This record gives sequence, structure tokens and C-alpha cells, in this order.
Amino acid sequence: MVRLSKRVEYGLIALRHIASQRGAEIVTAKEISDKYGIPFDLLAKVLQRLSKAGVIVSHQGVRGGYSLALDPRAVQVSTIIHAIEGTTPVIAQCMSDGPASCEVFDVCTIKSPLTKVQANIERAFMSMTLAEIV
Amino acid sequence: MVRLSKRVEYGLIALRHIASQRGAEIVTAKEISDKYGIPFDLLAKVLQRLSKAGVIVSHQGVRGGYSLALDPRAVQVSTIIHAIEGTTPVIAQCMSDGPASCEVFDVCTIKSPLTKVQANIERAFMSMTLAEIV
DNA sequence: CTCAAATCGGACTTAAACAGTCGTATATAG
DNA sequence: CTATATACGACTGTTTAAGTCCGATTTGAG
Repeated sequence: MVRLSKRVEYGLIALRHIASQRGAEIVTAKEISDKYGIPFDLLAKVLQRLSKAGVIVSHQGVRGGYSLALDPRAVQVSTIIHAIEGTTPVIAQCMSDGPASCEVFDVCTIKSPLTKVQANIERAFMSMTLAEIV
Repeated sequence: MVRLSKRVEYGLIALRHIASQRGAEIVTAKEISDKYGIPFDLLAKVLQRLSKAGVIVSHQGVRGGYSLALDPRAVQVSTIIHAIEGTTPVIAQCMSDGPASCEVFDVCTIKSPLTKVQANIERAFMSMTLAEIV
């Protein structure tokens, strides 16, 4: 199946919410969690990853929360996915690094043609920015 | 994660093998299974689905096997995926039909922008044919 | 006619990925 | 000091994919 994880869906919804605030107003995880019915703990982790990736800025302590760190037009969907998933989405196992790589097959006959498809998909994710989602 | 299933990978490898035969020679599932180290039972099922979808033709009984049913140039990768998965791959839950649809969220704020990305991905899968993989 | 080789197809088990939960630590405004 | 918020690792449960098993059917060849 070719599908985004719930984490990414939650991240997109949250980012859209944060980005649609006027000015750089701070939004709490709880606020988003309540409004969209997203499990708080899970959402919190997603926001933490987006924060570590520099997409949003976190403000700790009382009256803390999150605000956008960048111009929405500069945030590509692919960046968001990478920030949340930790890895760049790859279409087939034979394209990933590490032990699960192509070596499983004596001869991987489909790697090179799939590279093209992969590039097209990446382009699809890069071509949309947060600004277009808001 | 955005990744093709093993079944689809196996299917592509198998189709490439079958398509690379000269003439319309018949290839058995065992032959492919052995050559590429793919679990026989699993591969068999993949081939059966491709057969039901009319991508390949099955020949039962002794000296049976599979051969291509169509011109490789007419077989899109998207067709292959659909034949094997049974469903059209959808990028986010909110885009699928049925009970797992968008209604989970009071307000799904990301559906419409993701539709564009979805269309681009589908185009990526449609733009490559079996002929280009051989 | 019989047998072996092959597809057919449902049911089952195992493994891996994902979703979600819990507990605790840290920061900070008031 | 305390209530409120993020930070983060560890854990559990659920779902989905991967792989296995078993028997049925088809059919060419001896």
C-alpha cells in the first residue's frame, strides 16, 4: 500500500492550524489535539519532531506552545514528511540503504527503472508547500 | 511510509522476467521463484492475481505456466499495482471510501490539497510501462 | 487411465510496522 | 512554589503485510 502514516496526517493538520494563525501566535498541542480529535501524546511527539527539524519553534513552560519558524511558502510537504518519519520515503526496499537493501535479490532487475518513478513521486511531494495547504 | 508492497515488487520482477522471454514462451512460477529467491507460494498468488486481471495468461496442467497477455508497452505500472493490491493506492486515509473515510475528523482540513499530490503520484505510476522495465 | 506437474484458492500463522499509552523529567510564567 | 507546558524514552496493543500450509483442479505425457 502506498499511504502516508497517521503521524504525517496529524502533522499536516497541525501545521495547517498553526500556519493559519494570524501573526506568530503560539498554539498549544492540547488545543490542536482537542480541536481535531487527535491523541495528545501522539500529536506531541509529532510536534516535537517538527520542532527539532526547525519547521516550528517550541516555547516551553507556562503559556508555551508552538509557532511557525518559516515562511509557509518555504515548507515543502516532502520536508514535513522527512521531519516526521526520519527517513526519506522510498518506493521499494531495493532502494533503501542498509541491510534491507537490494542485495536480498541476487539480481535486482527493477531498481533502475523504479528510480524514475521514485523521482517523480518525490517531485510530487516537493511541489506542494504548506502555503498551499492553508 | 510510502512504499510498494513486497507483492508488487515480486510482481514487477516476475513480469519483467516473463516479458523478457522471446516469443510467447511459457514460464513457470517455480522457475521465477528459484531464480530470484522469491517465496513460491507468495509469488504464485501474485501471478494468479495478474492472471485474473488479464495482464498475463495462465496455462494449467503439466508444462503449464504463464505468458504475457498484452503488449508490454500497454501495461502501466499503475495497472500492475491495482491488479495485485486490489485497490487503488491512496495517499491518506481521508481519501479512501467507506468507514475509514474522512468523517473521523470533524473537519478534515487537508483532504483537498492532498488530492493534487495524489493525482501527481498516480501520474508517476501511469507514466511507466512494462516495456520500460524490461 | 494413471500419474506427475502445474495452477487455483482459502485458511492459517508469523513477523513487522504503526498507533497509541504511560511515566517521568525539564522548563518557565506568574 | 506551583501549575502548565514541552521533551523523551519505554512500553503495550492493534493492524497490516509477509509468509506458510493444505487440499482441489487441470492437463500433458507415458
